[in-house]
Amino acid sequence: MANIHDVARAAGVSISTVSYALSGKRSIGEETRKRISAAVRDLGYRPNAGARMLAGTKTHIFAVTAPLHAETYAPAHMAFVLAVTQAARTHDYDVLLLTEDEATAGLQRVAASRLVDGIIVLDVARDDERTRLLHEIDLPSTVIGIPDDTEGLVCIDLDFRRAAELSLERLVEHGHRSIGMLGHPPRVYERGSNFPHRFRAGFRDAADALAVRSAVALPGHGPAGVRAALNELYEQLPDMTGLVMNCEEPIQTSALDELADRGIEIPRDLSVVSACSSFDTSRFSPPLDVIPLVAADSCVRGVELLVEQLVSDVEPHVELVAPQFLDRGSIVTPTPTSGRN
Amino acid sequence: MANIHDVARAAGVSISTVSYALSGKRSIGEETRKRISAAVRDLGYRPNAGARMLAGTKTHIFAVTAPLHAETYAPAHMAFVLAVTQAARTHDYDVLLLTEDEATAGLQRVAASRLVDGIIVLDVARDDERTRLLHEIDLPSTVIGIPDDTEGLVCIDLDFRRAAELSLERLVEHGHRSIGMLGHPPRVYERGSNFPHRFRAGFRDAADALAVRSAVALPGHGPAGVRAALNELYEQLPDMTGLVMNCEEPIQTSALDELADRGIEIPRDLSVVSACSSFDTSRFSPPLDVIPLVAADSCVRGVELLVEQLVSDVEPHVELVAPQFLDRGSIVTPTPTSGRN
DNA sequence: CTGAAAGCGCTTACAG
DNA sequence: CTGAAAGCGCTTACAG
Repeated sequence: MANIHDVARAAGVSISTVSYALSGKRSIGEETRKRISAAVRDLGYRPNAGARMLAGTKTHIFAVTAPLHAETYAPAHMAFVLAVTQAARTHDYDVLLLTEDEATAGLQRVAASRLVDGIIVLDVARDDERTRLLHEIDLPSTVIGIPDDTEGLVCIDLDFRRAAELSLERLVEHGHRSIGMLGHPPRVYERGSNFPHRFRAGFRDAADALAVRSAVALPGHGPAGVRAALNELYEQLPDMTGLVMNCEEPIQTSALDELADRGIEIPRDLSVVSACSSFDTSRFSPPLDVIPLVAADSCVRGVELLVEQLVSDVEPHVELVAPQFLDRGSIVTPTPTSGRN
Repeated sequence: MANIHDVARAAGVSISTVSYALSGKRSIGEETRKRISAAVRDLGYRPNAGARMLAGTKTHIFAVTAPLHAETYAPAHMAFVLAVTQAARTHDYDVLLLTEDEATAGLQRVAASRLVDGIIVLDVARDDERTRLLHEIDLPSTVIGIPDDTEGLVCIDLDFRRAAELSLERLVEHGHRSIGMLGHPPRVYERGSNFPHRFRAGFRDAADALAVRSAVALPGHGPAGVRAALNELYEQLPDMTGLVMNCEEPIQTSALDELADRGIEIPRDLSVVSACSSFDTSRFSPPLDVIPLVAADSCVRGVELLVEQLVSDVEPHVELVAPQFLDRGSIVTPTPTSGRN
């Protein structure tokens, strides 16, 4: 494997010139630069990662701490891991994966051994021991998601509260006054995930502010659990004409099946919004209006915020990504016959 | 951050003694070892990762190349990434994640820069450019999954062919002579995933060898696609009394729903096996006999094979993990009324 | 059982 | 615009 001396020899320059030519940290003569490029290409030279870490100030590796536990919804989670990894690559960073079984120990290990330049925290809980550890660790970090206590942290996420509000606004604009919310299974709220709480709180607050009748139901396990939750909504809101779903794909699919079975037609009898969904709702039947949860949005910016911390001070703060509403025709103005269950 | 000199000074020894004490590569006096341990603990010392890579022969990092593309079934895939990461940690290895958009370029990059000591290939296709690249790269590697051409590779995976055979054997032992297989959607076979082909081929060969009537149907999209596939099976095998499902959870769930809708009771009217499933079939109604696909099995051994290559020559070979059959009561002896559709 | 020292392959002041 | 050299923090023969 060629090293920097081989390149320098082949190009007829010193190793420092090779190093500067590759890093671009000082200007190099046109002729010289060409010879170096040619030598690098011919020899297939890549700087040795260990030497680069040791001599330089950067390792060019970020740690991504992701629980990946059984409770997480895999497709959404994988999208975030993927988005972070791809975003990091655009900054010439590789990603080291730290899993739950080693969450805090792993962070301490990679920090103390200077293996990584920064940390991305994924799937943060409302009260998360990893965020506590970040204060003690001498490394920049970005949290994707908003824990309850954000002091001293750089956090970014979709604005779930605003997404709930936006969903309701759209329904209210069309004249809906009785609106239900189908949420995640109860255990999702219990285990302390941050975003379902934020969405639900946003829904309740917006319903109050908009003075609409509202109810929230959380589905139990399987299609039967979804059916029970829909029953609950129609019980509490016999005149329900609008439904906001903030839950994973299998539950939304079950809900649509169940509504169809009951002869409730969307949007004629019920206007529906799929909120903060990381999957494609355009292939549902019918296609649903959606506020998409785009992993890349938060992750690209999150990685950017991490890279910024490497070169300058970034004040701890929370950044919220504005939700976008995609109209697919699943909201209409309710008619006198709407809402019959 | 404390370095090895700080530890040596605190313990009153030379840095080489500290290094040897930590690596265990030569014996250290009882007294000395204690003083060094104490100093390490007091100072919170961790060897600098870059220095360790540069001076030593190992980086203590493995690359995991995982497509993570839209077509992969996320829950199963995530389980494998997690299992590899955890297995690597037991050997004091961290895992660097390489994604599809950079599959071969990433492998070349980490190999040439000596960032990693070895490579784990996940979700290998029958014809995969990554396996071709492995031959050119001067790094040990293990492939989880069996591509068509395994020459020069160390591969490990569940024995999908044997799993298909075992499923049929169980059904045949109970007296079934007309057995259908519900597979993955056609695009899964088309895109070249390795294991669905192996299972289907195993199913066909075993059906021939056991001289049972058999048919294979692949579901289209959604519940309607599953329904059509079941129709196809009952058309080709009007007397079908046994069903082997080798597909992901949503499809199996749909199939069970559809069978229930038709009044086909399991196992009374149809004996069912869920084969090579990475999800829990004990919560299905009814619970299904299953040959589980356990990510940890292949990954623990796969990482072990990679670690072995670091210290000695390992001949290229294919290792197959023997499938286990879990009986949950979804296979019974067919009665004269069984199989009525 | 332990130490002094070379060397891994870079980056980056320092110097011109 | 370019070069000579120190130094990053380890590991590992070499020596005793």
